Amino acid sequence: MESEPRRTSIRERFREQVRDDVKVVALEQLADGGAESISLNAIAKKLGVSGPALYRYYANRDELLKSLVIDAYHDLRDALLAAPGARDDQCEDRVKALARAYRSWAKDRPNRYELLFKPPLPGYDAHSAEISEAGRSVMGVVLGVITGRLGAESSKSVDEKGAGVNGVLDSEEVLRERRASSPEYQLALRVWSRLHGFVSLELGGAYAAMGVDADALFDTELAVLTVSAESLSEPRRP
Amino acid sequence: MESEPRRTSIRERFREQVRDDVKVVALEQLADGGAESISLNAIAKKLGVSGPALYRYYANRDELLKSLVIDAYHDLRDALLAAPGARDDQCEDRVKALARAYRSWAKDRPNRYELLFKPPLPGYDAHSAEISEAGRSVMGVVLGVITGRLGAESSKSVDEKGAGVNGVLDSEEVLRERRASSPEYQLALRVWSRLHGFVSLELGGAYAAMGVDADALFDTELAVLTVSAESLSEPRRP
DNA sequence: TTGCTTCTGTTAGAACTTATAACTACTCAA
DNA sequence: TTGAGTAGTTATAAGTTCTAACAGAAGCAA
Repeated sequence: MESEPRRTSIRERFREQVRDDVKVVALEQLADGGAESISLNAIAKKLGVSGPALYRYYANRDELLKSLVIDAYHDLRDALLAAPGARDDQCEDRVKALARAYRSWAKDRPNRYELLFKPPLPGYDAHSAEISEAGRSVMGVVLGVITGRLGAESSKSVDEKGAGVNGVLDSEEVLRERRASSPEYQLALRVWSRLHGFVSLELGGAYAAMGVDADALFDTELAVLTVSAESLSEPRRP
Repeated sequence: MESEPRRTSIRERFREQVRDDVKVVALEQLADGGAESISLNAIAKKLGVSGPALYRYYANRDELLKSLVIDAYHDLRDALLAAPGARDDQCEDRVKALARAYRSWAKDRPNRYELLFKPPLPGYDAHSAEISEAGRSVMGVVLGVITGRLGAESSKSVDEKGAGVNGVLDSEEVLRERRASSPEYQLALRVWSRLHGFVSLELGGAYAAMGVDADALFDTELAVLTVSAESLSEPRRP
């Protein structure tokens, strides 16, 4: 958090502190009650200040939510980066590691995960440049895992490496050089969409409601995920 | 809507009428503004009654939302049933038809689709028996399409056939006889989860934000969907 | 140190929301 | 015709977000 050489003024540091405090309480409310139950008023009360004080730190509720979404994206990205096996030699193993990490992250913080994909929430525009950027940084990691260009060193938070705003190392670079039309990019998107589909249904309780063993189902989907991934990235079969 | 032999009292029919009126206005609000902007107060105003009057018809806001969710599930189910090609001979064609119908339904009413999978919404329990039931009726159709047991006659709304509460014909029957552990069932779930993943990301604007051609991506995913579907339902390959 | 400026937090209040309570008036059925 | 149940009304409570106006402290510069 304090990688900067203390260039910030004492007031700015205080501001950041309070902004973080607000987010901490907001995450608590998010954890038990979902995004709807995040209330600036209640946060203020819990922080010991009264109501409108928080509007000095967040323009409105949506800005706070946006901030939470971006943080969550970055957190997810870091979790994927740190997945054991994300830098394996075998592509299949890398993808499996990614998938497991993705699912685990979501299951451990369901409300936070839902926050990410419930986007067109109240009024805040999901197409905010910052949110898109954060989303793309996750995509960068997915892409990096698939192409095996993650860079074996960094298995920790990207922020700690001081690698730019959301510099995802090689993968970010890949994002630029190979454009959206590249096969790897499309494959990454499809992997992501499948993972999201599975996890989303699981969190929504669909599997539970139908008496299905989600773990077993996930294993099956994992197998197909990697199979089709390989068959598509290296089209061997007729 | 009036398949019953007019056994209902005039008052009950009036009640149903008002409940429907409320839902109609609610759907309008849902269409422009999302689920958050559904307000009992505003609905009442638009209907010319004042505020608390609606509480005679819906216990609370969540009950209205629950009702909308169930309707949406049934609507989606009917759309899938009516998909041109859902009763084709080729399994691959059936699944493709299903997938296209699914995506179309969602894209035509994004907010309504999101309502379905935003489940753990405010306070209403997504695991309400009725909602689970409605969700399962969609699964029934997916399963029916995959197994080719839809019954060639009924391409129209299930309700119009008077086939029980959400009687999905053969597929509902299949749901009972072959349990959740059957390969077809798991395959149906995986197909559904992939469709949901794709559509969800698309509606969320992820593809647009990354400058990806969603149509092309969908076509690719469609191909893999059916390929892996076949390879799994009939494990031919070593 | 003095003084100015900027920032932070306060209270008051507007405009909403969901939801309940109490009361009136109507309709339906015996 | 009488009586029950229903439908609507207003008033009200307890929330929410967010603005406005103001008080006071903190930082900064001369």
